Amino acid sequence: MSDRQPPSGQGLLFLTDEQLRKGIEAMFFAYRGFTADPDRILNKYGYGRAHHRALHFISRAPGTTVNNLLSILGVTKQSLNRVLRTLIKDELVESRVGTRDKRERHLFLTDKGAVLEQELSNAQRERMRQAYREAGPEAVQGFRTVLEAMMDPDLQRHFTRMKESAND
Amino acid sequence: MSDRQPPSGQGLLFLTDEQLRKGIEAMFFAYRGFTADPDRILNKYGYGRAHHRALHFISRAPGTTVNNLLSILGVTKQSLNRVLRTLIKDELVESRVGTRDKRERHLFLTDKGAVLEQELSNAQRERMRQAYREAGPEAVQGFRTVLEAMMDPDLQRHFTRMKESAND
DNA sequence: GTTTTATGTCAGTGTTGTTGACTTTCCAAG
DNA sequence: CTTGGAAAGTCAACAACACTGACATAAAAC
Repeated sequence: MSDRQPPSGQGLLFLTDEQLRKGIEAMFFAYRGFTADPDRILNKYGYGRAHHRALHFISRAPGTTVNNLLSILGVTKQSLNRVLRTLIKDELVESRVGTRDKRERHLFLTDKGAVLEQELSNAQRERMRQAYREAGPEAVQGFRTVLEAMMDPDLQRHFTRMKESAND
Repeated sequence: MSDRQPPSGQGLLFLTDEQLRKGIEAMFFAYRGFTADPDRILNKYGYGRAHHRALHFISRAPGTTVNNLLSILGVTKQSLNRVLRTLIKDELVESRVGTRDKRERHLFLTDKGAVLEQELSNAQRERMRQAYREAGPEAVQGFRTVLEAMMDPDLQRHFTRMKESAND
């Protein structure tokens, strides 16, 4: 959009390959920490990360369709279906035929599903809260800004849409 | 951007579950973007993310031992060995018997390995550079701070050690 | 000389992703 | 009303990458 001449003064960014590499490694190690707690919990119940992701986004947008979920998660329907099947079988997720369009399935968490989602969510939020606390408010703002800029444009669209739907 | 809970005073953080959830989702989507470019390149050559990680850390610390690499990557030796075997067979990595301790193997990139590492590294750095540019210098600082706080303590140790080894 | 460490290997298993082919259901346009 | 195509689900096969467990070898450490 705006030109590449960085805003004058302190806006000038001198980015050495070394600094960028630090960012890359920080991202790698942080993501490991980020998923560590939920992974432990999931393991307890015999589920994996894919189940967590499904639970998360169904919890976030109850009644979402399978197709919508597919585009958010960015996997094939076969891959998602395998996960959904077990979640439905285990009565964590309910699949309701659409009223307007009966081909669509709307997905909801059952009470049991909501309990697990909460357990996972609490653990991950606690980690995030701790990190935010250590880093301070300005750092949090910067964190979010950089992450958003790192997303693929269409994923950013998903993210932004959800951001609007629940006032930030 | 509109802060719902104005941070009263200065260091006090009011963190709603919603704000934390945004952070969690941002992390999820950003990581996808973060790995997208290298994944495409790796796919071209028939390698995967595990190969990328090995190449990265061998490039970062030439002569590192297998055991050291294991503790950085946090996988089993069987898992790492499968990756290293193909990299050595394809002459991207060289394994030299240790001089001081002949049980150890020291790992180095060959010229060919360095070329691929560069290709991967350049793509990922370009993404990171772009994100940093869009976000601005203060955001970059915050980004790094939060990520560091999110790591597991022992991973943070690895990260910090590497940070020192090449002055940040 | 026994034990421990570092590395490598074989075999089996599980999760999560992929393609490709096929069916059923159902909306909507001709 | 027929038909084209979208949405959803299923089956089969396969690959990447993680895991466990067992075992082998060489060399350092005690």
